[in-house]
Amino acid sequence: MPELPEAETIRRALQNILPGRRIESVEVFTPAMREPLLPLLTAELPGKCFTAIRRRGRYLLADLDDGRAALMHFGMSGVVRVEETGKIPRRKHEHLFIHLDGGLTFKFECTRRFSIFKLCSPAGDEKQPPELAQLGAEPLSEEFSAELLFTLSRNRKTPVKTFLMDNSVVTGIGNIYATETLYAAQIDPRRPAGKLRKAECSRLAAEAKRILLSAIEAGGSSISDFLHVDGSEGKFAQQLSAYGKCGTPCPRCGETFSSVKLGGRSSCFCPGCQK
DNA sequence: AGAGATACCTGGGAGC
DNA sequence: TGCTCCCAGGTATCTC
Repeated sequence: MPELPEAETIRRALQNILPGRRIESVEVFTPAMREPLLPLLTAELPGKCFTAIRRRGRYLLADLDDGRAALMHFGMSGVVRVEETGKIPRRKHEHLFIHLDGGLTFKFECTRRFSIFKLCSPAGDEKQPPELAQLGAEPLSEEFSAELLFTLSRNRKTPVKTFLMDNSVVTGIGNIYATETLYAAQIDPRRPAGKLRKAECSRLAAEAKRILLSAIEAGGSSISDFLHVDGSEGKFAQQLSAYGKCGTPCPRCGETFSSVKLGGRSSCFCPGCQK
């Protein structure tokens, strides 16, 4: 499922394909998405050229040569494909086709319809799309640091896992990477964020960066398949240490992983070595 | 204002 | 086998 590393993987793949390509036509199959896929797309996109693909958190921005950009979010089941036009019939949950010059079609799929695809204001305009304006630090940037975590967490009673998943603090860390980061940093996900010590914030920031980077590396392995069938299967799933391991023994201390619900999301952790 | 709950959506799995 | 129920996920929006 598309987390930040998958979004980055998709960005890199699209960056190799889309810039310089002209949009010939657009087909919208499912107008009623989380945000409607407006007829605007079919009216406005043809004739435009993609110039660059940027990422902010889990959002991708595909810049167009008229100054606007297509904003994409993959929700939890979004998949993007670029395939030869007309070669493969539309799959059940493909909601949008963008036909490009050179005989390629960009296809946007989302089983659970949590994804977003829409036109937004000019690239580089200070008036960012509202979705991006409130996002917190980019986890792989220098801004995301022990100091930032320590400062923003003071007086917060919310569990540290919920705090890490708060998009206004740091963007792009979902349930999987919050779970893995807390396990690697040996911190109990239930701890109030405000009680974290500086050294613990330091471990959190460092482990989050390390895990995201190695996931991007693993997700990169699916880039080669990107043009063919399905780019959604990165290899990072095989490297997960804690996520989904409830009931199995902890490889670090032997205690059994247990599960707790935090912020409405189930959370797996080791009560033996996460303190 | 902060924190928790809920709605959105679909497919897969469990239980009967 | 077929039905119902629950769960997964990110984000916006609500209620307390």
